[in-house]
Amino acid sequence: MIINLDMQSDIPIYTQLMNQIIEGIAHGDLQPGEALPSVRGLASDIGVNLHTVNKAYTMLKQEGFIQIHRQKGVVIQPDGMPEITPEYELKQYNQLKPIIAEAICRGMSEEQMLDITEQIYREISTPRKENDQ
Amino acid sequence: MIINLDMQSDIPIYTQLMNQIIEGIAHGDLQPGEALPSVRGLASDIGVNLHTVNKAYTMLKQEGFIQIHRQKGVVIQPDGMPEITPEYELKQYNQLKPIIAEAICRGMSEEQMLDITEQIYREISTPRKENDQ
Amino acid sequence: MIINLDMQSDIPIYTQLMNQIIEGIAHGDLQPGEALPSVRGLASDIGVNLHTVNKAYTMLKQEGFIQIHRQKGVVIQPDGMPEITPEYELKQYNQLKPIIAEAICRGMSEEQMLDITEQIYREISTPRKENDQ
Amino acid sequence: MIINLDMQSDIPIYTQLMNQIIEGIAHGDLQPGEALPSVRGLASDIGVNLHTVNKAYTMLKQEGFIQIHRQKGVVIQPDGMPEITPEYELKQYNQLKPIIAEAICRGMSEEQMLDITEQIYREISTPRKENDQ
DNA sequence: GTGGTCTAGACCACT
DNA sequence: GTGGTCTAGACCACA
Repeated sequence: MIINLDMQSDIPIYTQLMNQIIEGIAHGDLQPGEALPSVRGLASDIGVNLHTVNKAYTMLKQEGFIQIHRQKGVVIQPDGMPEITPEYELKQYNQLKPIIAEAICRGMSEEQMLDITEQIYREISTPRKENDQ
Repeated sequence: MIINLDMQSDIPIYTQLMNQIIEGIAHGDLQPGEALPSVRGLASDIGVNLHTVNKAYTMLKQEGFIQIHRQKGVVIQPDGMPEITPEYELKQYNQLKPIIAEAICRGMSEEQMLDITEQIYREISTPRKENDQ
Repeated sequence: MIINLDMQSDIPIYTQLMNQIIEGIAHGDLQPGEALPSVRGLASDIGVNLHTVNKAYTMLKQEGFIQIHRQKGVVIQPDGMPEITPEYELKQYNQLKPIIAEAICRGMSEEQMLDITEQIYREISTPRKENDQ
Repeated sequence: MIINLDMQSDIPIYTQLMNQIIEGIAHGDLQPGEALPSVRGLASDIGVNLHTVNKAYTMLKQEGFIQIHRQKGVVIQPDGMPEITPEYELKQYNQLKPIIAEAICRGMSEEQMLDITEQIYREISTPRKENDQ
């Protein structure tokens, strides 16, 4: 699992970390039950502050994507990923709305918009071959 | 044009303002060439500081959605909206990726994802009825 | 003499007006002694406020490019253009410095910089009328 | 790097700041990757409000001359300065045109004009001596 | 009356 | 301690 951070981005590093881990899960790089690096290990690996990694892990735990055990460390949620709740649907709606609105302003057709969405969906969800790693 | 701000949101007010104006344009509430309220007028209307409105207007101007005339005020870009540039496509990709990744994690099917996108696209792009004005 | 104003520019309209008149003189469109439109006439021609034209004329007069007579109206300075004073040289230096500094930052060679300057000089100074200079 | 502001000038302080930083880069005083003072530090050093410095930094960032790292501070763009784009060329043309037009009006010869340009170019681009640091 | 600029001072998010 | 955001209030240039 390769973490790719942009220190110049206006997106907080802990958010970038969360996104990359979620993408790793979606893509199949990170399997349920699989162990994640320790806070200290990951922090030194990617060269960021302990607190930053900790914040990302804590928020992922709150949302149910990972479990944090005192002894065993951090693992991808083995007991099923978070569900599609009404709260989540609302959050997703509010995230998508401004993106789609800008696309419409710029003249993007519904077909183009759906194509891009489909393309990204497939790009993420295509699992790696098992011998990839 | 009704502006609806959430002062408790972690999204900056000026960003919410930008999004609402872009959505207004996409939806047809704000027509190219149409005048927007003055910085001070809008600020007092929605109960925020004039600098906050100013920042939103300035950024919208930089992105090409509006024009700011010397002393004449602010108008929706009459000379054509911003285009779909490679930079925009990249930005949009980076915005959509984490949203779709989370959706996949939560078990949303490609079909569901496309349905939601299509639904939002149509909701926004549906122009207001002509007798609305 | 065609006046071409950009109402969206961040350059004040009176400054644009001044620049265009100075360019007109440099180019030979406006000959020394030649009459300029009245404040009212020009203002209505180009669709700007009386005060704006007045300010441009007043500043051009202060710098010695035009004369304003109560009865005869406005004429291009017939008694010789302003000189190259030390004050002017300093002003010009301060105007050019940031432009050239940015050019250097962007990797423009000295030769390119001089080429552009020469090209603009010739473009402006090419007189329309044969008896010019 | 010495910042020299004219509080009486009609040029906005943030613009003067931008110009001085760009000149510092062009002159080699500020090397790519080099750190700039923090917003608050510079503001108190030069006796202006932090928002004024912030505006200058933000605009320099937008134009690509500097990078603003999350919490690490501000550095001169290490990944290559902005290019000479068509937009930049047009901007430069529009900046130079009125300056050269006035020079022509005042009787400055093409040779003089080019000499001054060359002189400023060399003055700025002359790198500081290597033992300066 | 419009936007542009500047100040002073505050709170927050991030690392 | 860093930049990001917001507020309150002021003065100026422009038209």
